[in-house]
Amino acid sequence: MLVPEHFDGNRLASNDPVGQQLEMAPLVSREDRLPQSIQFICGVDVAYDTRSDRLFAAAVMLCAADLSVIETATVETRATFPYSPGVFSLRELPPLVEAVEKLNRQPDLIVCDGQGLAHPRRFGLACHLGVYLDRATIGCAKTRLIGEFGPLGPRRGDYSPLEDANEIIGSVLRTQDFVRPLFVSIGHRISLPTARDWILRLTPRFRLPETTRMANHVVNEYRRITCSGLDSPIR
DNA sequence: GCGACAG
DNA sequence: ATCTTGTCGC
Repeated sequence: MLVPEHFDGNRLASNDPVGQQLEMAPLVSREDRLPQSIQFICGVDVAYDTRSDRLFAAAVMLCAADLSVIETATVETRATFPYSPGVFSLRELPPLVEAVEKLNRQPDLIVCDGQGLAHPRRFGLACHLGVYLDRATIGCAKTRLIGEFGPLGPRRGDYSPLEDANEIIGSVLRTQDFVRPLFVSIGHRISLPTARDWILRLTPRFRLPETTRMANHVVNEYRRITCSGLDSPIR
């Protein structure tokens, strides 16, 4: 499991993923500690190859002002863990870190395709990536992992608190009128209201943030080109 | 034991 | 996540 460089002793006492998540969870900052002026926002996504364990990741940099794509980075690795809810970052974190570090510029904010604090141990993919890179991150998932929520209004901007164990762990946010809501939560160095604001700014027209839409497009295109051919170059 | 379960 | 066939609408 990837441990942040600035972690005390740079090592974890636990050897299992769950124990390590519990150890790193306290490192998450739930306050706004992001740059005064946000210029570059990064979106990340991963795609898989059905016939092998090949895995593809992409990091796409958008200009915060007009949401245009200004840079992309891709990476191919191999899946080393099967998908398992709760320890998802074990699978996608390594390639995502690689992709983000390939970018020429450092993003002011990273939007993840998965949960942040809205996680059994309050340490979803967005928290892990944020703490590891020591960068502001938002968890923005399409479906729920844990937590309960009441009904929310039908219009864009309407939201309802996502709660678990008497704690608000995120927001169920409607990003377009009459469309299924998204599950927004703190990743790192950002408050929940600010996270919601950014997700709304990133969804001027579609349900999903432009960051994830673009990252999704880039990574799928990358996989298509890489895997084109009757037989994969790699078994 | 049974159902839930980010991507 | 990925696959798949068809359908609706701009």
